[in-house]
Amino acid sequence: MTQVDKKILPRLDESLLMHLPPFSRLDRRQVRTILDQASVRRYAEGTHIFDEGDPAERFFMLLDGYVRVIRVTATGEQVTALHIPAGQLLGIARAIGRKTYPATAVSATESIALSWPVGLWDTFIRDYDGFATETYKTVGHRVGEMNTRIVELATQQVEQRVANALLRLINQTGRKVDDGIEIDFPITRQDLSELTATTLHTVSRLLSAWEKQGIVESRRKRIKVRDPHALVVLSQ
Amino acid sequence: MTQVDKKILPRLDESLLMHLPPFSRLDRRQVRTILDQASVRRYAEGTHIFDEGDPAERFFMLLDGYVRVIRVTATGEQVTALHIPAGQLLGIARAIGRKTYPATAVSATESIALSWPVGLWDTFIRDYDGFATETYKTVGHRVGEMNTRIVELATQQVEQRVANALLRLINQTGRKVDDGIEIDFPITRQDLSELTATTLHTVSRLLSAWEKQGIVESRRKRIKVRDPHALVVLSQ
DNA sequence: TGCGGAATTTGTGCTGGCGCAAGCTTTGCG
DNA sequence: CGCAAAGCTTGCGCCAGCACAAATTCCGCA
Repeated sequence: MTQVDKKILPRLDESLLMHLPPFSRLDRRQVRTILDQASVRRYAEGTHIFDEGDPAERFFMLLDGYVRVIRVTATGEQVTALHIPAGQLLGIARAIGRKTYPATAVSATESIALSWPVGLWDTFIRDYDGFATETYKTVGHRVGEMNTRIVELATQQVEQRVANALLRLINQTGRKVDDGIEIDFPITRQDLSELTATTLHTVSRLLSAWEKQGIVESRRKRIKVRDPHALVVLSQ
Repeated sequence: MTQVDKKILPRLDESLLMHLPPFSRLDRRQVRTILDQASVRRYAEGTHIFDEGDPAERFFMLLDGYVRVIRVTATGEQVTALHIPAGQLLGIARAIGRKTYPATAVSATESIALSWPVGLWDTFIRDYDGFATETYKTVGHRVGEMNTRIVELATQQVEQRVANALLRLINQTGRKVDDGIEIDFPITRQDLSELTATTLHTVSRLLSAWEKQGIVESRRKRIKVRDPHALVVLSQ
């Protein structure tokens, strides 16, 4: 993040988008047009930005915050598919030829996102150089992540999965602090268990054990990794 | 499948492609051009068509047979990601902005595929009406499948997963026979276990039990489902 | 037609991690 | 400032499914 004032006002500046990959090859005038067509919205923590199965009427660019993408099973269990940090596109069902959203997006922190009606999608793809390429890269990256999750779920023990999940979280959304790296948004044991297909009890036990070994440090909804290398070893 | 002679000769006919979704909106002349640029190849059962990590130099259209998409872990275990039936595109790393193949493709039966150098990809997308749309639909469909697999792995018992896997296989690649639906390619207990993240032993036990109940019938490398509804019940 | 390897079946014991339950801590809010 | 709700920890018992092992059947091939 460059130095953008945290208080984002309805008056949008071009610099908001110009440094983000999907828009970085565009000139100021093009970005202006894009911004003029956008809606901005602030989402309180825990807000459903869209739900699985809803008609995909808009697509989004997350400007600030973190979003959790989840699926809910017939029996009500939740499975977290992935976390999306600020600066990424979101709700791009259209990019994969879908008319409805394939999963639910919930803000993990207070978040701010731009959005456009899906009707503009084809225009963006056609008229804006680099938008298509960057979008498909994002899709590819997420496909890769999903693939990795499948392999992990299929072959690894719970302890390794939790270690891997933590490592991925600090890589993607970690914030360097004095004596370690902290996950940059509130995350509960329950959340971690939904991410690793286990129970909050098991996650709690693992974190307690790791805390005793000095590998992590955690408070309510906050996890700090003090020794990432030890986690790498645990994750094999 | 329409009536296409099983013995496919190097002389390619336009009708091979004209009825397949990615090419169905094209005229005869366009399909001719596409065919003239294609290579055909026959793959014996078990052939690696491409491997994970290889530079994505070509993309493929599977004309006959079935292909298994697998990933191999650091410790040598295999996980099957999905099965691709004839008539679908394959190795379309480029569609998701990747320079290398994200997984390994192995022919599950003797197979025949056309392929083109990846340099033609952009041409296809730009010049051929419907190609882009259909391709992204395919990607979307596969993303949906992967999502489903993640949710299944995360929340279901082994028995339910195996039941679901069988149901999916007969839906996608089933062949109606006199007293049931048979999976149209050779599949071992080991294969099924790699698809459901369990061991071949457990799969064997489950199939034996189901056979006693008259739900399935199986011989070596062949599985026939006699009572799909019973499987649906088992899979919840 | 008989051999050898691959695929499959089946038995037995063990254990990782879940279900259940109870109690503790932190935080937000009236 | 105190209470309720949300989040977290911990103990205990149990069982689904794995590991290990061994026998059996199937199939291609010489």
